[in-house]
Amino acid sequence: MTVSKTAEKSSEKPGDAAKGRKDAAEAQPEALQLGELSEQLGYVLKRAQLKVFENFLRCMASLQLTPAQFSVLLLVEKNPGRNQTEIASTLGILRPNFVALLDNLESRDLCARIRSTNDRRSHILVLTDKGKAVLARAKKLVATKHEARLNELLGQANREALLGMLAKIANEF
Amino acid sequence: MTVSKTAEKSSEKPGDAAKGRKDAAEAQPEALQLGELSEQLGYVLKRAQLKVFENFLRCMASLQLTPAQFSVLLLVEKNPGRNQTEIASTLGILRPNFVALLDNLESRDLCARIRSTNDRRSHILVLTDKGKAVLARAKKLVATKHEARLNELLGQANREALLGMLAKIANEF
DNA sequence: CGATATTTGATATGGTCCATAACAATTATC
DNA sequence: GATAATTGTTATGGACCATATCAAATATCG
Repeated sequence: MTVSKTAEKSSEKPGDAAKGRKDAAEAQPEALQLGELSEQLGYVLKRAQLKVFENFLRCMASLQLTPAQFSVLLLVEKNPGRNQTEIASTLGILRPNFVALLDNLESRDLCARIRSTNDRRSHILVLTDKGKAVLARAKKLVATKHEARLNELLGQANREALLGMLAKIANEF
Repeated sequence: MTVSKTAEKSSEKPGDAAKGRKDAAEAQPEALQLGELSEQLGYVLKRAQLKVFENFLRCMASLQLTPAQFSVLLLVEKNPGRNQTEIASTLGILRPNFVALLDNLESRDLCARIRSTNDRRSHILVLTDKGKAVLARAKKLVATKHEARLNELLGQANREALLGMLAKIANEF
């Protein structure tokens, strides 16, 4: 539902913050009414998702990992010995689009493609030592900076309830 | 976090559904372990968002309205007399990208740009009669087919709690 | 066995959405 | 009245998503 990632660069310059205010009984043109929009699940869901991704990227800035890259590393670690098709399809990534993603991770020596001896068509995916180390650091960053922020905002119980409902939507809707 | 919109076209042809099963104590290669991925808010959030948008589009197929277009119509209806910049920025749409979106709605006679007499640079946005009628029908479809499905899945109370938490994330994260 | 179909990774390509720079017309500022 | 700022717009590039197609390898079946 709309909702871009742009920062709202306020046109207020630091010096003259009082310029926008009106003198007396004038119409104040600011602040549109969202109305029913704020009750639309899709709208709120998308805005929340953008904020979460944005924060994720900030937390991962030092490691230069996108959400997609992080999810690939996590899945390869948990499922060693799987090929590209299996990893990609589990994440909902189409095989053609997975190639460039892997090229990137492999060029940074975070994971490797290994020709399978059973089926010489497929590439078995594994994390390199550096990949494992980076993933470990990434997990710590996510836990301490990203998810911790959510617990602080929602509380542990609410955060788990939120996750459960979202999973239900993702799986049963 | 990854997660495309593709259908999981199961490679099982209707006739031979038993082909994937193993005979006895062989390794069953199906079903990867999601592991910590299912605890990552960003991952679940994105998957849920895609499902919700997908369902929204199905519900709106007869009216040919995307989530973004619907949100514009809603906002213009609630805030008549605003210009493009105001409507776009409230929705998080950048002005350049808003032009084509409006061109589309205007070409379908759902909304209209009117040169403001106060400031002849800006275009005041209003819904046409057809636009109001279409929006009314869209609201009904969303309420009866889209949001109703969610209430059925989560229950009224949970759905409201979900919306509240998402709004909190969207605004305070 | 051998012809045909299927699978895997890959390339090419097009679409959509998002973001920035730049421009003409108009208005605000000083 | 000169300069700066704003509005809508165009052009353009990037990121992501989706489909068709291909060569190599494998599976299937006559």
